[in-house]
Amino acid sequence: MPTEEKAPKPRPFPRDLSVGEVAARSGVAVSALHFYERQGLIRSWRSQGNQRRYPREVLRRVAVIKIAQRTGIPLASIKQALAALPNERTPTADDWKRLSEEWREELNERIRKLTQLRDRLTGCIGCGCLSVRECPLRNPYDELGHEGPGARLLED
Amino acid sequence: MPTEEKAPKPRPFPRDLSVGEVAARSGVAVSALHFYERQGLIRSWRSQGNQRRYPREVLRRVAVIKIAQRTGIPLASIKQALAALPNERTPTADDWKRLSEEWREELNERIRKLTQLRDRLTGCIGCGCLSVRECPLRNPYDELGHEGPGARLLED
DNA sequence: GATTGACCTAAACTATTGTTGAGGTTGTAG
DNA sequence: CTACAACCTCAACAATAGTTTAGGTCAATC
Repeated sequence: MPTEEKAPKPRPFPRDLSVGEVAARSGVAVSALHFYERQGLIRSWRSQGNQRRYPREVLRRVAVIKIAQRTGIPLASIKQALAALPNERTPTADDWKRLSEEWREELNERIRKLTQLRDRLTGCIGCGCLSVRECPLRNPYDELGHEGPGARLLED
Repeated sequence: MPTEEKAPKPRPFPRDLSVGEVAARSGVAVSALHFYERQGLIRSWRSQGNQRRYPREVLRRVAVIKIAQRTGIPLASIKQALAALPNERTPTADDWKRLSEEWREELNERIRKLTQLRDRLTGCIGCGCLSVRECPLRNPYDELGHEGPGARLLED
């Protein structure tokens, strides 16, 4: 869990955001924002004093990153997906929509696998069916003797 | 993905299993079995030559470990759950059943969260609703001015 | 003009889940 | 008896996703 960041004292007319402000508003630690930037998931420009400044859009971008992570997508893939966004203009609703459709598919796939696993778990581990013949959790290798391919547990 | 282990040449009357045999039959790399043992998830005794020997039960134990991992349970928790199994007798179907019921609940919970996430994703990221008022993905902090709790993205 | 909070960089550290390699031993086959 | 596959230990390395620390700067306030 990211450390709870304190909101820095608000600047008078913050059209751009400091890293602390982004942290406070996005619920993501400053260190994580630095990290995302090193990894190329977000970008900033610098103030005269070499401090990071972000456009407000970064909030949505960070929100999207967090959401994608929840679906189980690794940062590297999120980066790739974000890279498909238009480079020199603010992403539109349609841009985000395309992203979300991709990710929804991945989510569905994960949900499907987990559901299948749950059903097998219910039917299998706990069923007491120690019989090799009936339990998909049992290693087929045991049945097949000493040849055949390596065992696969619940592979799909 | 674990390296595909070659099945060692089968020993004549293997009532116990060598580490290579367990690897071949469980589909788990020898190095992973060593690792599980270091972490206390499985146990072995040693032959005269200091080689690991496993009871056949270890196959089910390893299978269960792999299954639990798929549900997203970390090894440390799996270890705890397995520790609840009876120490000095072979686990019965009922023992496994209790385990599987616990894990099924966790799976259900994960499925529930992912499903909710998917629905919000569909309705939200891609919806174009950049209006603060209507989009749960938007940071409430933006609405509330400069006080109130830290932002929470899709917290539940 | 000193203090304080927010910020900077770079490197080291954390946790998880193993894999890889070096250097040495065991056990089975020919 | 020799070779070779499988085994042993211990240590280092890997990927992922950050956090922590040290040492220093910047900016606003008293």
